[in-house]
Amino acid sequence: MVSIKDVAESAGLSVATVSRALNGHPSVSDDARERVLAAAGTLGYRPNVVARSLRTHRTGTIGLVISDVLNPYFTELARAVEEEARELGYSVIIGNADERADLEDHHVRGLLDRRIDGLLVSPADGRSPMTLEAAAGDTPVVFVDRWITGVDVPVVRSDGRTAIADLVDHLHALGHRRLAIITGPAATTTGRERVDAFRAALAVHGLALPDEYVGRGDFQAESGRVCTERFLNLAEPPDVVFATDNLMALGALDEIGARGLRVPDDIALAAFDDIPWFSHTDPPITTIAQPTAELGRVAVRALTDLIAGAPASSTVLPAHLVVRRSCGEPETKGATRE
Amino acid sequence: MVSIKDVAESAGLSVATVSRALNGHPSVSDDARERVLAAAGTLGYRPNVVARSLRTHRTGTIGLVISDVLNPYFTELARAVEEEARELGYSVIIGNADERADLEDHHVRGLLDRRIDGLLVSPADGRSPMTLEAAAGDTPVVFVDRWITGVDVPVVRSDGRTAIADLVDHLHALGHRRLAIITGPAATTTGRERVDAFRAALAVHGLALPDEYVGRGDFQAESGRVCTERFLNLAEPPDVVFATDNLMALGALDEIGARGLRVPDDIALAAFDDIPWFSHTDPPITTIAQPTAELGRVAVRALTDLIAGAPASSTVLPAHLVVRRSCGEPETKGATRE
DNA sequence: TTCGACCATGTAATCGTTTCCACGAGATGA
DNA sequence: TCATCTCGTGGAAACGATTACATGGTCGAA
Repeated sequence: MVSIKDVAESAGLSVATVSRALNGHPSVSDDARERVLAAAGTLGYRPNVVARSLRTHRTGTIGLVISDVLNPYFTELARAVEEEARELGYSVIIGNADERADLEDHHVRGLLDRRIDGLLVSPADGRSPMTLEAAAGDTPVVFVDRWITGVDVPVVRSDGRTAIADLVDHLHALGHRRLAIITGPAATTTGRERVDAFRAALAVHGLALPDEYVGRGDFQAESGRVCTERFLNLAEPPDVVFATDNLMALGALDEIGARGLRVPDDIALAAFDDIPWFSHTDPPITTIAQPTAELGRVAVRALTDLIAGAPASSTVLPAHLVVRRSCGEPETKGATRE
Repeated sequence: MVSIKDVAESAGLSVATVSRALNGHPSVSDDARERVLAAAGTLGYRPNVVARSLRTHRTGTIGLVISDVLNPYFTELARAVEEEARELGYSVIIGNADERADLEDHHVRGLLDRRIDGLLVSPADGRSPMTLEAAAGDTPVVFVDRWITGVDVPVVRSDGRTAIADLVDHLHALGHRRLAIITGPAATTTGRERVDAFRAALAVHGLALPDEYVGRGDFQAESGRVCTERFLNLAEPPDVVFATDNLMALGALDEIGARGLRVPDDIALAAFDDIPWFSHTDPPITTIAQPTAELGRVAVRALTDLIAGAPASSTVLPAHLVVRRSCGEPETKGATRE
């Protein structure tokens, strides 16, 4: 590999001057600059960012630890993060935690060892020691989508409470009374928030949320299937299943299909997170959409502010209900279905 | 940040001994090892991999440049790559090219500057100078999924030719005679291969592939929609549209739905790449499935072999047809539909 | 006892940059 | 004319690790 030293030799200048010329430092003569550029060009010189980072203590890189790359919600988030970061001059290294605390730990540790300038993380729960350490350490950290209660780190997320209330209103208007929910792990903030909001919204309509109508999932498709199986085996199965992420909705759909049941006639289905496929499933799925890309962009800006030394604030963006056909025909509103 | 020097001081030993103790070097006394570990523990020492990489010329990292993170096919690939790499002791840095040659260039350059140990890339076409440079340079490179003709780099990919022939047989048996295809960019090898195989398979049945039945897409949903729109506006629209990736199939579905047409009664649809959602679309989509995860794992092993100095060979894995209902009911095989 | 082998440790060079400081040459101002 | 300032440049010290080489001590064999 050709180093700055080779360029210096070839241009007949010192490495200091070469470095300055390459970095656009003002006090370099035109003549020197030209010779450096020419030499660098012919030698095919490329800076060694490893050496540069060691010297400058900056890597120009931010880490992003997401819960699950296979979840379209997170890939959309990741894409937006990378795009915004690139525009601000940063690279992004993505770590996929696969909803496992040990993997989250692994990636956070790896990213810190790599001396990233800042870290964006969607923490599975509070059980990753490295995430806690990172939050307490001096590397800037911003939580996105999920957070850890009691940890003082800016959070960029969306609030689904209003949208969940809208969803429950919608379901109630369609005549549904037995509403079940498949939640994420209780340890995740999004898992808790969604079930709490759901319960609160039910209460407004004088409905209870019995324990057997609460399925404990893990944001993965299989858990959605298992919970749905349990619901359908109940003496009194629910009218509606609300899956709090798109993968668990997929699992629910699998189980419902496997039993030869139809949505929404036999059982209605609603989900959280909107993805393009939800328009084309059979039937199209009513869901709560988050401003995912915006979330990613705002999170990056919060993080780069923090890196620049500015105080970063938390942001909450609203989610909204997207009505499709999986809970019943919207036009038959008011019809009782008991 | 606490460095190895601080640990040395705290343990009352030299940095050399600390380094050896930390790296499990044999000739370190038990006493010294213990003191080092204790000091490192209480100080919260974490190795600076930037410094280590500079010295050792190894980063323990491989780069992966994929064509599109929003495409479930590539996220599955990325996940498998990361998993296999992690097991072999490597980290992965993912670059998303978004099907754009300039972004591919950007990421390849960034990864090389970062001195990754090896590069896995799914080249959009031959128009990224950096990709060509990387292939010619001394950083080990392996192409995955796509490749660049004439460039001597190991390729790990799947061969869809047989599966495409099976698909055409299936379509022919269902009575379809006017078959259209939405291809990827002609510059991509997968784009070319799929249309060539399709044309060859049609020829076996004595069918031609007229130009107006060839839609030039770009592996993105919108292009699938546009091509489908053009097909449907033809005086004699095709019986079947074969979209050569899952996103273009989504776009096709959008357009078909927007016109109020039904699949497969009004027009049949087949796709390339299988994703979980294809079982749940309306109707479930007949597709060609690649052994995606296996592709990723094999690619990583080929690359690490190359890094280790062993000669790496190319691998071709077979794809296979998955019949669902989007081309007509399989049981009504042989029925003519003219 | 003495010599070589071996073991644990330390010293210092090195990786490729950036950047502080010093220096000489012109330019400027008194 | 001389002091001072600016400008372009080079020398050399960092950054934080690894590792070749040197060193001093212990031990077993002759």
